[in-house]
Amino acid sequence: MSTSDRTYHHGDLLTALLSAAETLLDEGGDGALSLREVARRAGVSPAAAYRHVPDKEALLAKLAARGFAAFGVALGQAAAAAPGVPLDAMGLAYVEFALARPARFRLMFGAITARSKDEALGAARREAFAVLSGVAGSRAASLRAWGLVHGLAMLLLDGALAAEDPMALVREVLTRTAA
Amino acid sequence: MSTSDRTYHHGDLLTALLSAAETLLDEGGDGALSLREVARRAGVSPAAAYRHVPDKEALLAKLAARGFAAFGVALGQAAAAAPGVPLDAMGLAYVEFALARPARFRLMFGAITARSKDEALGAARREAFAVLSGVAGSRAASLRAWGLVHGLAMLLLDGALAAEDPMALVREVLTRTAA
DNA sequence: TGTACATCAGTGAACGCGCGTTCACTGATGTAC
DNA sequence: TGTACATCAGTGAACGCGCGTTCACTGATGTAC
Repeated sequence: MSTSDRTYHHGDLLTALLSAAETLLDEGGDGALSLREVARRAGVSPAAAYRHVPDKEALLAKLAARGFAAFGVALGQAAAAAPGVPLDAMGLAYVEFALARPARFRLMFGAITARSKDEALGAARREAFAVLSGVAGSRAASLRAWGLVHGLAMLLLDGALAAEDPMALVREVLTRTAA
Repeated sequence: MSTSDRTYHHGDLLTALLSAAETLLDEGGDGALSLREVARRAGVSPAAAYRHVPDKEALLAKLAARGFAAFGVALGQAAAAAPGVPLDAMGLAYVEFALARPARFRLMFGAITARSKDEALGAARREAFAVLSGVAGSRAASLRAWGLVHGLAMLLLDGALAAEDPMALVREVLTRTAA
């Protein structure tokens, strides 16, 4: 291990912190993510993070922005792969994303995101939603689709709706819904 | 102030704690509810709570059970008041409850509830859901209604779906949905 | 090519905080005689 | 009716914890000459 292993060269501790945070989230962070744990995971002292981000909320906002970027891509891909029924395909992808990355999904739709002034986050969020509403007909239709799919995702995530095979349940509910 | 003001007679500190907690939640508890704050609010030392409840999670479970009881009543009343379109009426009541008591609603559908072994909570929860699914036709139809309404509630609660008049938006989305 | 120097990313110790929970205690209540 | 006593709900001080954040510092990097 050379000395350079401890620093991130010209490169970005920020990126490393965000990756560490995502790993932590995806490992099933039961509670809230802590700055200290993220730093620990990135192999760096807690104070190091403050070179790259003014406070914890800003880090979470960047994390949410990354989440929405990935989310938008996933939705777009799903729609492209099923040209006949893009709405249903995106609905499935929506819930799939939520179930595969619960903590990330929760963060994306949580209070920090709503509160944040981070412009990149706002843009990523709008873009993901644009992908979503692009395939629905009216505003009401797109809200109906969004609401349904978000609700199913949340109920499954929170354990309020128990299902042996959650995605099968979602498929059953969604395919009867076609616009 | 007599001495008896400081105790709850034969009566229940538990009830007082739960009421205090509900007030706290409804005041817009941004973060998580703390046992200490609940006790403070009830005018009692933090340790007093442990005479009535084994730990904080148990208190939250009791709180969630109360929430589901009130929720079930609200849904039932809404359905009874609009015999022609019970599903739509209950949907409106569902979102209305969520928006009126965000923190309570979140607690009810949160991790503690899912994890809890509290039998009263389980029963209250099942009962509320029974009211809900009683008016829908098939299982798929009831899941569709539940998912939609829960999703709209969550999106509005989390600020992901911004609306000047949230209930008007919900009404618009729901009334086109009739079974 | 070699040396002096400024920059600045990361360190590690410390801060104050509020939390959940435990513990030995106290003092009012209600019962037994 | 009056006294002795057991019960037990609530006290207040203390515990250890991990947190977000600050601060004076260090030491490697890259530039100017």
